[in-house]
Amino acid sequence: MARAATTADAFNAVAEPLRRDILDALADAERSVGEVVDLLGLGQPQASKHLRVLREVGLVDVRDEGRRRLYRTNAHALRPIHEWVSRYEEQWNERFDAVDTVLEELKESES
Amino acid sequence: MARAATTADAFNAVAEPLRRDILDALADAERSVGEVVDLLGLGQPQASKHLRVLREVGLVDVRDEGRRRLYRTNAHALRPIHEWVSRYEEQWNERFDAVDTVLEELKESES
DNA sequence: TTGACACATGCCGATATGGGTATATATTGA
DNA sequence: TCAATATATACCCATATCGGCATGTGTCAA
Repeated sequence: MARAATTADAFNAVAEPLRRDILDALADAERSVGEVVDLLGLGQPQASKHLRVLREVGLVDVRDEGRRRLYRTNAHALRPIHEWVSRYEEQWNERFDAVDTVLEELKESES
Repeated sequence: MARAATTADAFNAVAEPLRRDILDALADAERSVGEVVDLLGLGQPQASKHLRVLREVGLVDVRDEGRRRLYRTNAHALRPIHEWVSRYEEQWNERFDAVDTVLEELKESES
């Protein structure tokens, strides 16, 4: 059998560091491909391809403006990730970190 | 140049659906490899390999008990993901969803 | 219409991936 | 010591991935 498709969902799209950088760059403002290229120092096809993946997963929206194409992050598509990860959140919260701290201090005072 | 290493961080480890399932299975209780195999219906080597990836990224802790090996989810390693995703959280919150709703209704009433 | 720009795609090479089968390694019990 | 059990590894296959180069496609301006 073969490898599982990996560019199919938000989890995979976001697994690539460059794509996270791109999302960060498009989070606050609409930008053209060229701007992304300059901003992150990528090759133009490289940028286009990553943007394609992000688009297919719904992580970015596109808008045509003349011969430029303006991309913008669509955070909604990150929700599934947030929801999945949040289920584990209580395991590292302040409450629990506080316990950790106490344990650390105990360990300290023992030595 | 080559493909980027993908089993190197939590983002990538978690990109594989089966590994999320494994983490979910190990979140509430320590389990042996065999139990994971039975629980998720995996091949034994398959399970061992995914557990290896999770271990290398720190997403699971291991403990030897006789000839069995007990794994358990370590949610702390999910923190980087949570932190990154959370920066986008406000963009899908109720407040904003409310705005979306209004816009939707406007669009509706136009047609 | 033609040329310049902005972007998307096709193709290739090197490599990493996930699954399967077979085998090594370690621990327990007889 | 030897068989059985529990995991981990090695190896192979089919395929997906990322990056780079070359080229297609669409848009503007003269």
